[in-house]
Amino acid sequence: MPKLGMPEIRRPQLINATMSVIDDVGLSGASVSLISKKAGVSTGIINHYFGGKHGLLEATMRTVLRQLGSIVKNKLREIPDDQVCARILAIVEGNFDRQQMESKYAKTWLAFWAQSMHDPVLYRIQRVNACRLVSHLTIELKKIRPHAEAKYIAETIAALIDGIWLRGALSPNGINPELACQQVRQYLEKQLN
Amino acid sequence: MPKLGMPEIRRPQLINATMSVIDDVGLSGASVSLISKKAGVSTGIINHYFGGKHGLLEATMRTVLRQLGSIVKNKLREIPDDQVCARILAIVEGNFDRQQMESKYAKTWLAFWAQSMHDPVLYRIQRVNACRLVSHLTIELKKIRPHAEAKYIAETIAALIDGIWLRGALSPNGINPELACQQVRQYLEKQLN
Amino acid sequence: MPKLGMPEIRRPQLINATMSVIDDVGLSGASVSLISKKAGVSTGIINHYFGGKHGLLEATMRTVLRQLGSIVKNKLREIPDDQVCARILAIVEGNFDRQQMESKYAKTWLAFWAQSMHDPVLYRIQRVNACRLVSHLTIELKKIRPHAEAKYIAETIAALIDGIWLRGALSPNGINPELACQQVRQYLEKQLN
Amino acid sequence: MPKLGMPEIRRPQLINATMSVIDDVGLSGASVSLISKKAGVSTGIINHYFGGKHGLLEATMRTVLRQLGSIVKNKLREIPDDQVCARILAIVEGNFDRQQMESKYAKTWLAFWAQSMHDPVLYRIQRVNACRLVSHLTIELKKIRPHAEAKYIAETIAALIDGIWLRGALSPNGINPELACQQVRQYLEKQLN
DNA sequence: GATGAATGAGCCTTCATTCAT
DNA sequence: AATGAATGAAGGCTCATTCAT
Repeated sequence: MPKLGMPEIRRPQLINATMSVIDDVGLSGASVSLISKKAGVSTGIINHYFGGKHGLLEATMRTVLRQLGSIVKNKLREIPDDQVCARILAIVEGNFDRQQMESKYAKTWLAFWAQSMHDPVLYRIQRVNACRLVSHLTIELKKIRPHAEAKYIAETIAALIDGIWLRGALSPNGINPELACQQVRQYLEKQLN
Repeated sequence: MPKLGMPEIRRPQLINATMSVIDDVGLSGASVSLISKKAGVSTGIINHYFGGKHGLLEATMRTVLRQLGSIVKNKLREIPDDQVCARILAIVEGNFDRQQMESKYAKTWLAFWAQSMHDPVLYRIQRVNACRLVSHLTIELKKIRPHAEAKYIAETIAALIDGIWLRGALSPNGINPELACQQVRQYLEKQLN
Repeated sequence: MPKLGMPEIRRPQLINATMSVIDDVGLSGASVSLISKKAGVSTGIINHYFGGKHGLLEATMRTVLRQLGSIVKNKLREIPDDQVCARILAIVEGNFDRQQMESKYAKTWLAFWAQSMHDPVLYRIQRVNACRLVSHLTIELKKIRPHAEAKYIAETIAALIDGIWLRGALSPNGINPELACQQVRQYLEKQLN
Repeated sequence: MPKLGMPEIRRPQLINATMSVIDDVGLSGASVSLISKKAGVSTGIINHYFGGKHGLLEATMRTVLRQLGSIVKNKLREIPDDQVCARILAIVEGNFDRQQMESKYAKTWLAFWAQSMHDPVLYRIQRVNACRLVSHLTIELKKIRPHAEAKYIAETIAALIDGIWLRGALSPNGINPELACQQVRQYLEKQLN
């Protein structure tokens, strides 16, 4: 009887190893050999489960972004639809969630962002994610502001969030989640008054 | 005597070719062979002038950041010291200057940002630049606000600028400089009132 | 499962190819590409098994010297401890053993000797071997002569052996093992009377 | 008026630089660029004066061997033709002459010896030199011994000399000229009694 | 399902040589 | 006479992928 559910074991194992290796040596240094060593398996396994290195990177990127998405979704679920500000802040907080603050996630996220400029598949995944953040924010803001203004504010908030991430990824101190939320909250409050 | 003044010709020529290639295929695809082909010279010349690929990349990064710095400096020179808001907006505009808006610059800038997480030399160059932006903004803001608040606002503006860059680098439409300036200006005005 | 026991096949195969190529074109001409072609494998395999060209050269040198050592050891085993002269001549004969007389061995040996002046790893291997010859000879000679004289004679014999090798490596006729042994034997006899 | 006698200045200057570089980094590491840097001239000059790197190496080898030859010749000139033993010892002493004992000479000599196995031009130069040593010795020995025996002894002495050189080139202590001469002298005396 | 031996294209770099000045 | 800019072949090495076991 063959082992059941190996895919369910191997795939997360390899995706996690990929993030660790990217954290260690960057996307450019993340070779198949390094990743499989980190995961404790052979190199061939990557082609077996992901059809090649690119498939693994793609899956890793999807995972990073999916996790971010589900954190935001969970936070939103707890807040009634009419508490616009609270919902917006939940989205922001979701983006600075503790799990996301790990260096592993920040570096992987930025590495993929840079890479996606020259890779159609990664580009599409990245676009979906970038648009979703603006979209979530716009939906809330449209409840209290005209469409155009809602979109404008949403895009500014999105830029602020990503900018804090970006600078935090390169700062020796990393990101301070509380401070980050505070920066966005203050912008929002002044904007809505 | 060999041809004189070649260094002054070759170095910018190669740096420019490097940015073009990074724009075309990304930093990870920017091979010495591709760069020298784009510049119309032999591969060996890169080692002759830059001591290797890494030296060329380093020089390219310095060039990108130096140009950004000199644009800002020129803009500031035209504005009296006491016109705080105007000076801040000049810094912002400098960061969204037309030359910088070329895809070539945006992609190179972001590629280096990602790479510098795993390269000590690039890291140092990047840090100097990241700190300089905050420093310029803080100097102005301290004229009208307490130190702590000045720093806080400066960091938020810096994050906003970089966030707009970051998102613009991946957006099919690129960056709209006027809109970008407007976003920052509005934040600033609401913050200072 | 991959093919088993390949290391035991590939490593001697590559070491042998290395000696052949050094015999053909010298150490300076012995490129990875030439060696792998001679062995009938791809270039990558050398890194796989030896971690790089230097590892292969090191292993080759060790092999040459280990074989010499084991020939001498085998010859000595057959002769009782008290037959000093016979044991010394066995050491000498071991050094002019037929297998060692192949051009392949002589050239490899000399090439490594020259190279080891500028390579710490090869230097150490070479020193161990050079000292072992003197040491073997000294052990025997001390049975019948005072320490200082034993060492002196041992060093002279060692120089004579290596000198014959050296000159033979460059002579069109190569080395004549019988004549070589005779030269050393005569020196020894006159010295001990 | 052009500078006169530049060839007479440049050629020894470059040959000397070549020996120094070989001493520093070995023959395999002795690049044209390193040699010209050591000599304080441009790389092109080597092709100008020697027609290429190989011409320079050839000239360097000739110089090393010519100097050795002239030392021996000078020593022999002082000794009457009938003092056979003294003349032989003069040849030996010439080979262990102080100038020759410099690391620079020993390493260059051995490097060329190894290289000459795979280079027809160097081979010929080396052969002439190797034969000349035996020839000089044989001429003297034939005055007091039958031809065959004279040749046999001459070859043994030559092997002993070269063996001491060889082992000295790799010994941390180098060669002790007095001890070296003593080793050969003792062999000779016992052989002639 | 899993291994790791094997491949060979592609990378960066080094180098002897050429040549305009 | 002398320079050093420029070339491009060749070097060793890395790497994603394939495949027999």
